[in-house]
Amino acid sequence: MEHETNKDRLRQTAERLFAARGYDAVGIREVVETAGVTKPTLYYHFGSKQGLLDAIFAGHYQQLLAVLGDASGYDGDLLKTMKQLVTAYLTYAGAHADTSYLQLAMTYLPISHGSASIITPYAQQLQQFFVDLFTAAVPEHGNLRGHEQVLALSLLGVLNNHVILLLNGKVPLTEQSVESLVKQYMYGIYVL
Amino acid sequence: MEHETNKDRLRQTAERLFAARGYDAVGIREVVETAGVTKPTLYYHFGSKQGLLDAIFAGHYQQLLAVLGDASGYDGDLLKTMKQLVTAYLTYAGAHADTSYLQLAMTYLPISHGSASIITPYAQQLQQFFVDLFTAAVPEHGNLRGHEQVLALSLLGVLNNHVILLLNGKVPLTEQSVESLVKQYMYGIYVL
DNA sequence: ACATTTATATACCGATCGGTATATAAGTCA
DNA sequence: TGACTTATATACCGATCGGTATATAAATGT
Repeated sequence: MEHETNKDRLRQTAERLFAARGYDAVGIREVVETAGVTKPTLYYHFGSKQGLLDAIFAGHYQQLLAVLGDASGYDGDLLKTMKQLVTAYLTYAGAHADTSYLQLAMTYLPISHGSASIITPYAQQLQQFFVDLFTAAVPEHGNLRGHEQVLALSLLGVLNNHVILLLNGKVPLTEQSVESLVKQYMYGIYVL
Repeated sequence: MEHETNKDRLRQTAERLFAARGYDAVGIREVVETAGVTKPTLYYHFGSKQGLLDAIFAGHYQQLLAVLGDASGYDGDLLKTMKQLVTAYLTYAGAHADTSYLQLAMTYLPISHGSASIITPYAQQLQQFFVDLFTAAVPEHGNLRGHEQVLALSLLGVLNNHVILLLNGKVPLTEQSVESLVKQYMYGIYVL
């Protein structure tokens, strides 16, 4: 197993503490003490507290966007591709609870909040997967034309809500629950 | 016009600052200076920084739950009542951006977060309006039986997503957009 | 008019914040 | 082996944190 560097351990420690208690509520002193190093080490690797958060999100989104890229091939079956994307998204969140909590925390901030701008480019790339999905589906589903952005935003909203319920242990992550979620989104509440 | 007390002005100032930058990132010094009083005044009225946040949420939810109470009478028409509740919820959020931002920020926190427990009782009362709606609809819509909790959570998730888009200026609040949102939730994406 | 209660201010507290100056250790390269 | 680069630690910085001790002002009640 690869030897864990101080840099890696600092980032993972910060992810855990920031997720559990919020970025502003956790001090640099607590992060370095928990990681077992000192402040100059953190500042050497990340430059600042803000730089540490930037690195956390860069890593999180790089992986998440790669996973969604793998799951996004559309072949004419909207339900199937949507299930693939949704499964990939929820599975990733379940396996990366700390950074997913942070992602949600940032997603539900006012635009004016200093930290919200950190994830704006990532959030746009994330949204684009779902926009592309609906855009690709327009030939078979003409009524979706012109609604791609709104649909992408609303589906992401549904997924993010599911993520917080999942991470807080209020719903399970099963093939069946994904199926229900996707079908309800596509066909409404009467398919239950 | 009623004379504004220092207590009122402190609470409103804190709502604005906490919403814009986050509870932990705003200090008591900034709140009292912006409000034009001194710390002992704040501590006299609210007891602590935490007590100030408690008072903010108590006020916010008291009004919100009252508004939802007024909008919740079910008369057999699920679409109609859902539209009433959704309109009340979104209209209230639009008119109370600051405390609604705070509500969202608290809603998307891990259960372990110290501040998340502040709104747990309120969140349960809020959810209950939607649980009651779906419960009341079961006689006409038998397939909803047994799904009331999950439906309530998912509808609230859809609404909260809409709230953040609304507050961040990404979608308008119109009768038509509410109609689309509710119909899509009930009947799926093909009603668009 | 005085006592009591409510509400406010000044000055201060110990603790912690994000970050840096300086020094040293460890690893790499020629 | 020495020079250079990378990575770490100790000690410290000015600023701010949440909160309080003490005093005074304003409002209310008798």
